[in-house]
Amino acid sequence: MATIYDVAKLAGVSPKTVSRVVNADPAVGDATRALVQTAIEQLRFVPSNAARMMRSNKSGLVGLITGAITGVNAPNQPNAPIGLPDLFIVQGIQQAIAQTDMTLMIADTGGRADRIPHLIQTFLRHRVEGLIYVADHHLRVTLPQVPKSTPMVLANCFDLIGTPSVLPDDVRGQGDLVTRLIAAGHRRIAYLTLRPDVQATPLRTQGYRAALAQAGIAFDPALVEACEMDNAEAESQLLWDAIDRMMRLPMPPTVLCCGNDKMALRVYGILRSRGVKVPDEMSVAGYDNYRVIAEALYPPLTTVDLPYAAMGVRATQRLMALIAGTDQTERPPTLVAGPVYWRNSVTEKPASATTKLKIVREDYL
Amino acid sequence: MATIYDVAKLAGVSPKTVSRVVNADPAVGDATRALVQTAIEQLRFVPSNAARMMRSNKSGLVGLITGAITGVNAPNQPNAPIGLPDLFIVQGIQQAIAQTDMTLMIADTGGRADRIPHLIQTFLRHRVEGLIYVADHHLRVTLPQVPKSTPMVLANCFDLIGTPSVLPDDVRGQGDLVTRLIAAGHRRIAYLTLRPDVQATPLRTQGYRAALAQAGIAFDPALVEACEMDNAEAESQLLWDAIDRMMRLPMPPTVLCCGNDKMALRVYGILRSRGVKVPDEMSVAGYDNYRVIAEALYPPLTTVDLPYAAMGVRATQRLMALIAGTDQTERPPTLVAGPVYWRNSVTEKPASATTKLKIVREDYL
DNA sequence: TCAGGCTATGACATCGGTGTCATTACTGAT
DNA sequence: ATCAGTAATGACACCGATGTCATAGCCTGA
Repeated sequence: MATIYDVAKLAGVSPKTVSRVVNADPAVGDATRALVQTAIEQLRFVPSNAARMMRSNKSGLVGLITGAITGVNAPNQPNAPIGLPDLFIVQGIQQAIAQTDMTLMIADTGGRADRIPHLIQTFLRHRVEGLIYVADHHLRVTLPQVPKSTPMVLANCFDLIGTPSVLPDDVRGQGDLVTRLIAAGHRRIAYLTLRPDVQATPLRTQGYRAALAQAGIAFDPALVEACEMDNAEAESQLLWDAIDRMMRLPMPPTVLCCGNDKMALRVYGILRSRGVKVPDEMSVAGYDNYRVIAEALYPPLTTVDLPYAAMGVRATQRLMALIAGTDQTERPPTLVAGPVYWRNSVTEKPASATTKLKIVREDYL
Repeated sequence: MATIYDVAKLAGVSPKTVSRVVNADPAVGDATRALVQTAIEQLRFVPSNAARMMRSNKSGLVGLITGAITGVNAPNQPNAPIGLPDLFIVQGIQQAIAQTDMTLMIADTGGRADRIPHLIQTFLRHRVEGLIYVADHHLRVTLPQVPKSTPMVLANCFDLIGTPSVLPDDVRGQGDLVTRLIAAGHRRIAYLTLRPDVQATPLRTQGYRAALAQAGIAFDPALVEACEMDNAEAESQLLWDAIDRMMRLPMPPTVLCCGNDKMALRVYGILRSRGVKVPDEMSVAGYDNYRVIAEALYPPLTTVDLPYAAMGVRATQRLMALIAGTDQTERPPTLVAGPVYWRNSVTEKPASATTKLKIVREDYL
């Protein structure tokens, strides 16, 4: 491959002048510039980033560590989480990086966390100017330390040492949904949560309760149950049982909020097998806006968008600010909220709370 | 970041000796080695790849160009091809690269082919030792030329200038399936193909005909129709019509081979709506082994695996051979075949060809 | 006409490693 | 005791850009 010296010789100028042309330095005469351009094209000269980096100490590289690439297997595997959240985040990062003059290096963990130190090491050898770590769900992580000169941003996860992070706003997401449900007339709102030990569960429950409180509706513990299980059948059992119990309550719920869209899919099946019509006799809402499910279900599922791509973009922006030294974000994580997608799985005229109650009264007449 | 000189000074040796330790050169005394190791750890020294590359001219980088990352949106979009084929290929590449000491740089086209030259340029600046281009379906491409010193491999696509490529073995795939169908007793085998202008169609048709010929079964043009359409409804119409016509034949098919699993999914729906039982009254086979469909259908779908990950691995292996200068592969593309997945959508005792024919005869008695 | 200020260009050192070759200090054989 | 041979280490140049500073040529205004 031709070097800047080859070009200089061919054009009859000094290497420095070639460098100026390559870097669009205005202090070059038009004639000289044209001469050099010709030589560059003739020799198919491509400047070496390595050599450039030696002096400038700018690699123009951003390192991304993820399991997203390997993770695409997951949806096919029995009990893997549905969806490709981390891949959507990577997508957002990709787009945001494309707007800059940086190049993205992607390293996949292959699902093995023990390879992370090695990947970071490789990135450091390439003198990446920043690192992004992407997790496949809202998670606490512990990563090997990187030199403070190399800023790092965590996407969809956080650690306890204050590394800048970008997280889904679970509190607000569930809160917005419940607020919207209340606006639609629902008062008995059940919440079938994910496992209590995942980060999202307490946060969303907090949003759920806050929305109720805001509307002056009393919190009823009978309407909240954790229903997620690793085993698909066990989860269905659990759901069946929980729904059964809730529907026998003196004042049954008019809407079932589910921990995610996949759970909502199961709930549809359970309700159908019990002859309960969605949404007329029972409304259902999900979480994630996993479109393959949410849009394919009948009726289409009301759900909360988990703004993965936006998180990727925000993570990238924050990293760029850190690199530029202009990060004015405070210590706490950047929270990214997604909109509620209102579809037909929730009725705007919940019957039970009024009608059914009326019927019960009529029975007593 | 500490340099090799810092380490040398701290350890009281020459930079060259540090270099030897870092590169595991055996010609270093044990005491010296330990001394240097300590200094390295103390200073958290990480060698600069850029500097190393200046002398050795080995970047240790492989560039990958794909639309796979951005492409994950596709399945959600109205008429996009289902599945994430290119992502599975990237996965295979990822795994194969991890076995080497190379680092993978991934650049996503964002679906815009016009950005490819720029991406290649960026890779060349980083002096990648090889390039892989991944297409999302079996395709002919025209890429900007790269210097012959940088080998390139095409995965899932090919060009007309003989760039090494790795392709699915469509002839053999469809051939193996049909051979297996024949072994199961089927004689009237229909083939509902993809659009005639996609690369796979003529190749698979060739495999289909070869398998029939091998078994001494005459080719019946009435049993082959192209049924793929961009528009989902139009495709269903076309399928309905083609199936209707074939089932009215004097000797109707006992099995419908579909261009892909998604088409098979539609065919299931059509057969069900006509009251035809799968597989007892009509067997169905697909192509792709898109597991989300093939395993979720009832009955599970017999189909041909499209070995994306394997293609990625093979592409990587071939690239490595080219880089090492040990590529002994001939000019033609590397073909990768996937196995037939035999599931319950195909009966081993096709009724019609024998029974139904018998009934017809009885009618005449 | 000449100082002062530009503009265009080049000389040179430098970034952080490594290849090449030289040097030193042993070891063991003669 | 001498010398060849080997092991351990270092000196030095070099890879290909670019930052810094110098310089030559030219314009402008007093």
